Amino acid sequence: MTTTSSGKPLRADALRNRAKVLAAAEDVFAAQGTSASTEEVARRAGVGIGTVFRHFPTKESLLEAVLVALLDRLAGEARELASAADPGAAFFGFFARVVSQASTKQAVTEALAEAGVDAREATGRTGPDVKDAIGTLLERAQRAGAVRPDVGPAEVTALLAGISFAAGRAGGSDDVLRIAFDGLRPRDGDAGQPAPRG
Amino acid sequence: MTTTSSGKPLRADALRNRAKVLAAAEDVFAAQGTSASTEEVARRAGVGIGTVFRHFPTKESLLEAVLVALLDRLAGEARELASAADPGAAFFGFFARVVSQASTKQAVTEALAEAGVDAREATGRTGPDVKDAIGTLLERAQRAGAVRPDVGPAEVTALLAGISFAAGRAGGSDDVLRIAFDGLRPRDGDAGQPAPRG
DNA sequence: TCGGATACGGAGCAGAAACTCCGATTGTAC
DNA sequence: GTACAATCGGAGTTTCTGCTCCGTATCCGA
Repeated sequence: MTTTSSGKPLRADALRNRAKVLAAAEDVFAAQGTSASTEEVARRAGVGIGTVFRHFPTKESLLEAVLVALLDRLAGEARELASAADPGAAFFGFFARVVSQASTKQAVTEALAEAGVDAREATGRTGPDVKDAIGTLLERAQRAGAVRPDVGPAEVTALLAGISFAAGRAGGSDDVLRIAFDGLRPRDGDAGQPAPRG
Repeated sequence: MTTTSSGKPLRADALRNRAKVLAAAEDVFAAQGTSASTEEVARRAGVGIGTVFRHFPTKESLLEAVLVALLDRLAGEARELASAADPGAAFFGFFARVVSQASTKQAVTEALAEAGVDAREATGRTGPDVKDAIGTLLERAQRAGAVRPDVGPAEVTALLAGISFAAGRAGGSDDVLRIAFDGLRPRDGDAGQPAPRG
């Protein structure tokens, strides 16, 4: 990503501008959704439109870069939490954090939805990355008895996208989140708090 | 809706064309999402663009008419089920049916999302209508002990929109639906089947 | 049947947004 | 410091889409 297609390293200003564009795009798409114009991104980044299109030859490629960055960050958060003391709290905390982000950042929901469209990823590696990180979080929570054993990363990611969508539109995101959490917990006896048993 | 703004009844061909346009719009928006062009709708309906815009002076108004029709139909289904013998099955059946529709019709999700944006409805009556119908369904299921008592129509509608969104993108909609259902059921003892007790 | 009102069709207009092109500018190797 | 290549900026091009306008066709009451 820091070299041109012909292999040469990018010039210093080019590198700087690329970062500015990416950051601006993230802001703009978060605030206005992915239908925001490329010109708006350029304005926010303080560069010309030509510069935006040189770094990202298509609006779609810009969007993809933003989503990849977002998903990478989420994956990072998930990996950090993977070694937490309380696996159940880690899992549900991550879930809640993502949903709360999504309620102000439209792009998060779209990123998750895109990550959910598995198998055929033009994106390449990042879809799986998040799913892997979530998978680890999920597996540990399941081993600790905090999450029902019969769900996989795919379902959790899809649910995450759905609840994020709901949170972004309707007001009572906390209540919806509570329903989802209860649906994710095991059904018998030791349900209430994430407490390992056995 | 069958008269002009000046109160006179519509001419026969006008009435016919209006119906054709509405049906075509439903098809097109369902298949391609709400960003489909008005011209596409006109083509599908077999009329000129001018005709579309005479009946629906704005694309937004056309879209609204489609969503209203969709929501009205859903509300109707919900009302029919309101007198079913098994309130729990009625509620969950309705939920599942809507989600399954949404997986092929993008417009359903958007309609639900719009219905969720409560209080400030330019749409007027239909938002509340569905919510009322869902509310009845919900209340009966709750009284029968099939659904937890601490959720309201607003949360259910939001959840419905979210799960529909997830179903439309990811593949495993059945699993996600199962999680949502379990989250909606009461947590203690007599949870499993919708069996009234007391 | 006939006349006037109503509705139709689609060319054309206006605005927006993605993308291109090239003269001006800036970074960097020597 | 200089020269050349890489990069920048933004006016301009293209394409698309919502919407208007008006000559033509259709309906319907008398």
